[in-house]
Amino acid sequence: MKRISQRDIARQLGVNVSTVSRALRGLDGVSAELKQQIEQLSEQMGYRPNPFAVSLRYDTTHTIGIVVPDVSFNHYAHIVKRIEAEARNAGYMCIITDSDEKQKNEADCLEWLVNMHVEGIIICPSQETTDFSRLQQLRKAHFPVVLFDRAPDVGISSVSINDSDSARQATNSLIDGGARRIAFLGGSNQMKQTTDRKHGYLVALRERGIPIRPELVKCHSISFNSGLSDAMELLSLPEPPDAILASHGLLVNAAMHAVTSHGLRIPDDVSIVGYMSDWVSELTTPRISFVRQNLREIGCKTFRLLLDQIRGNDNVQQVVVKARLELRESTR
Amino acid sequence: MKRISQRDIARQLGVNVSTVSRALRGLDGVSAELKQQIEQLSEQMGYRPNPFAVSLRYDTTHTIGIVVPDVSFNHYAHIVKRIEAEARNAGYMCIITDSDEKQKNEADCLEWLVNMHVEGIIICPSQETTDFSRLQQLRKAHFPVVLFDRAPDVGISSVSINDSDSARQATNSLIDGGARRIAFLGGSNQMKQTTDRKHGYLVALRERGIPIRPELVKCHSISFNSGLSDAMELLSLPEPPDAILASHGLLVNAAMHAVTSHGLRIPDDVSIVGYMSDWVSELTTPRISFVRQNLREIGCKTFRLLLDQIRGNDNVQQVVVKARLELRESTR
DNA sequence: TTGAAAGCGTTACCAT
DNA sequence: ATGGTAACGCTTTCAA
Repeated sequence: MKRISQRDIARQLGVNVSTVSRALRGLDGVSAELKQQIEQLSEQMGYRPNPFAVSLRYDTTHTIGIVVPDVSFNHYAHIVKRIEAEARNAGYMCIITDSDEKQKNEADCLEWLVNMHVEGIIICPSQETTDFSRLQQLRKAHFPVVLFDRAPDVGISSVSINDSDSARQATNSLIDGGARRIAFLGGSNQMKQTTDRKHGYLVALRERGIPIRPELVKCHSISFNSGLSDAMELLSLPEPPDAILASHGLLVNAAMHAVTSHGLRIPDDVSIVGYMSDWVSELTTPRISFVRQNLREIGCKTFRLLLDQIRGNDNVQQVVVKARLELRESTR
Repeated sequence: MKRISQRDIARQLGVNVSTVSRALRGLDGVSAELKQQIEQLSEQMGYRPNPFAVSLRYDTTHTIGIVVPDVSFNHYAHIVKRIEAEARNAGYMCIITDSDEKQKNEADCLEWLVNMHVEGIIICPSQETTDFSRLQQLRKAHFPVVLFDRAPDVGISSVSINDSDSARQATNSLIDGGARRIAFLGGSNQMKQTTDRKHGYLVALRERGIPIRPELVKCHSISFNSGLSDAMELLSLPEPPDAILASHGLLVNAAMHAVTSHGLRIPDDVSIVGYMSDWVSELTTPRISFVRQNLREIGCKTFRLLLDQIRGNDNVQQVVVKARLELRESTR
């Protein structure tokens, strides 16, 4: 797998590498005739510029790094796909890494990407992450970083949805359907996303004069098993909930599973609404009412924000993509 | 974002770069004292080796490329996640690209990866792809390439499942459940995966003495819409099928949708079985009987095969990961 | 119009 | 034990 370099072409033609370099990039200072010869031979020999040599020369890699908590989770897979498409369109390559929701992995990914001299990093922090100092340090050194999906207030540009408001809408719709004992199933309280969504939930309860019951709020970890045990506990309470708001796709699945395995019906006994992918909602019976997030838009805006920073705009911007409730059959 | 090089360290300490280089890599030829000084200063200044310089020097990048038809599709997302984990474990970085099931995109991805000097490529061809000459050409030049999931016979190592046999099992189970007019819903006939699965289906019918009805076989394209219109046509036949075998997750979804929108029940009127993710099957009502594929194993073995090639083993190996039918409630 | 040489950051080899 | 230098592939600047 011998690679052809400009030198090979130059040798073949008995000219200097610098001449070849100029010819191949269409700079002037090369006779039309020689230029043509060089182009033809380059084509014929299958010359490809060595991007590492170019990067070394310019200290520019045309590569960005992405860190997600779980590429195999739909939500992220769709966003990543969109980012990748946008990036490619802008001439950037993506290096995608997966933290598996672990803070330590995330730190490793981050260092790896920085070492790889990516020109910027797009990251959705793991659910364990509480320390953002490395990201802040990078930003301080004008290294481009954009957060998405989970966006704590750490002075870094981000793209997220209207977490609080969408949760408020969802809760209101449960109340409208007659629910009075509404449970909230969320991830860790360290995550601003969790507290924001919970905030919206609490606001709705307060606005509608529904008493807040601490035992109906379960915020532990984002995983099917954790969600399942929490949901099981909820349904085993002396006064079980008549509705559940779940703040993550896995928790929605867990809630459904718990409800049906308790022999209860959705929505007759327990309504369910949650944050999940549209097409997954389409598959369930009954279809779950959900907060629809525009993943294309999130991916697109996230990349745009990063590109902006790469091009020198250092302003911190918090972009909010509006998500809205879509009612299906899992609520009354 | 000034990057620290060995030269900076050398200057600071009044020594030569080559000494710094040796010290940092723990080679001998450096006094313990100086070594210690260099390490400390390097740490303090935040030195990171420039991978592009290293790559340029060695023509080795410790990077592999992955091309998938659709990262946002579960099946691929899970395999990619596994490949990424294996690769990281072996010190390799992944560049993941998405062909969006388009042959042209795929060719672009491929060239991009080759230009990036990845050390090997893992690829699942798009459903449009019929021309494998570029891959064969790369292999002839001893460039490592491994196919997965869709593995045509083109003399390139691959990892796939027992397509024909699993389809045979699935068909047999439908017959066991009393189905006699079994439809096959597949992707394009250009894909060996399609023809293999169809072959298994036909074998089962023949073995059990069930007449083969050409009008019950629909092999067009892998997409929800195409599957939906095919399934609709099937159900509108004078003698509609009493069972459907779908060869892709999207086609399973399409089949379900078509059946319910025809006011028919699963499995009472039409049984459904297909190739899909376990957890998606878990969500549907009734849960769809499916061919379980071990995605972790597929990812893992695929990377191993590539690593083998990178290390110089040029033998063509066709690895088959056994998939087996799991019965749920969508079949009788 | 073309050539020669320096430089990007690193490593390897040969001197000292 | 340490220094000097060439080389990887490419671009740029200056000289011819």
